[in-house]
Amino acid sequence: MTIHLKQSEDAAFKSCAHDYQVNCGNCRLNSICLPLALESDDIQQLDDIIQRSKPLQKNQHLYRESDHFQSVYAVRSGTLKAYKTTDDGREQVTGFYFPGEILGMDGISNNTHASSAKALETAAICEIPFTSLEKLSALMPNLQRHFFQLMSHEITEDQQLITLLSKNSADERVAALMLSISGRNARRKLSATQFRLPMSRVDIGNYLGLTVETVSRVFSRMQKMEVLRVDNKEIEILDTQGLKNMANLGG
Amino acid sequence: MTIHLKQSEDAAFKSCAHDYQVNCGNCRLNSICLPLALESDDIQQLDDIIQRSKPLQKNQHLYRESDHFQSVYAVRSGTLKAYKTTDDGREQVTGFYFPGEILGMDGISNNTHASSAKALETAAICEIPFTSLEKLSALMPNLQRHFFQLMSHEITEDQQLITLLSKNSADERVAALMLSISGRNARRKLSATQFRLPMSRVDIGNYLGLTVETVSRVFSRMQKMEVLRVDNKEIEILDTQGLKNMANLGG
DNA sequence: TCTTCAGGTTGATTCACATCAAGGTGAATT
DNA sequence: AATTCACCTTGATGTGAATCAACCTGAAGA
Repeated sequence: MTIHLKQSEDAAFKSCAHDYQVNCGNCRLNSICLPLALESDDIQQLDDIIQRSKPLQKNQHLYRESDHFQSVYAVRSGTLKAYKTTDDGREQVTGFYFPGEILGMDGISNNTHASSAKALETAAICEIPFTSLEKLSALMPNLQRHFFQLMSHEITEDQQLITLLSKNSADERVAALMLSISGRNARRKLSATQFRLPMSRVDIGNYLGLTVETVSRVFSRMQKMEVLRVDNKEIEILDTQGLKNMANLGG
Repeated sequence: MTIHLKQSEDAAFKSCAHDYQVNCGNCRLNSICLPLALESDDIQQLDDIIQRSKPLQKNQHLYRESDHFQSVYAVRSGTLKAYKTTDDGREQVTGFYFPGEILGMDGISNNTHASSAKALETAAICEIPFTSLEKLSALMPNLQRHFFQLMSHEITEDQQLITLLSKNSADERVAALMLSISGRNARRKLSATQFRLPMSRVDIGNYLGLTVETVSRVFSRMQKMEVLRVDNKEIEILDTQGLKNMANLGG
């Protein structure tokens, strides 16, 4: 089972590497990543400013906190985590980024990245130089609108997380994360009920403000309740409604 | 003491009401609110799209969650809180907004406000219709850049709060909020060490993921440690360095 | 003046999660 | 096949903040 999914990931990655010069027009993520009502000419212009470099290996950084900000990034394959390092050296994971999602926008305000981003597994990335994006946005109202919306979306997501951290129990937090990942998979036409977690328990705990031990116990509990089947990083949602009830959010 | 500060607030407000047709060019907050390297002609254009309506009374809403999104808002005087209502009816305060700060940007992503905003005291507001802002942004690179930065700043602020909620103790959270308010006062050339909290203990607790009782106890503790003098909503910071140590952030 | 009520404080008790401690598992290395 | 190491799980115990409860304070209204 584990092996099966690994293979499919590798296959997906190979097709990307092979398609090294994919462009936005033919990228299968474009409906998620840049759902612009664009003329093909517009897409071409956008495509021209985007840089596709060689894939990031697991644990490689895309950028680090306090790096000079130059670009935002779209994930084409793989997963990344964004995190801040607190002054006493601890980490705070601020987000996970899946294919089709954009990261790096927190660097705009200071011309300095406010967080670090590293690959949780091999990842292909599209780099979008920000000054070019700004210029193009001024010419293409749809694009400008889209980026305002993307940033606004990041704000609402962060506010969701704030609420989660401040109001919800360990069970609810983990349930909410599983539902979030499930939903993001569905958006990419992957299974909403079966998937492999790209991140460790430590990262999950860190993101949700919990310790590893607590995360582990929650998974055990969910398994006992037959809401989830957990096999290491392999997750199967057995009872979506049960999970939603458990998350206690918008059910 | 309390009376003294109330008077100065009222005075500030009256000068606003009197200056009903203040414009961005002569607004004393413009260096904070819209620190654009603008030609006066640009300022005039921006000013033309901004609407100044009659002040909000205490507890009045500026907008509500799920209202149709049309504008973002700048605070000219007074304070507002933004909050979300969870499905089980509880509130999560997501931010406090002081004069010179912009709110409402979380509505852009869905054309629907993702939170509600209400006045914590009488407040004067500048309304900035978003479609006009978009059009103007396309023409004025500085303005476009500035709004990207504002939104990015909101993201980094939210991420700060996420870290605070997930990693810091009650003492640290309250200390961090006091320092934040102090800093925002300083930005407006007000005292960094003496101010009146516009929000209740309940709101503070709600924002910081704590109960009222805990907030109250933290204030008592800080007072005993002679870091703060607390007289109801009147705050005096007695030992800024002590407070910073207590916050345990960037000390 | 008395009452009411919202907002705040303080103390006693409880509880969810952290911490500490010990093992388990499986992939990579030798 | 044995060793190592990162990652995960489970159990026992401790603790910071929530909860429950009582009371205080001051403004608003009768």
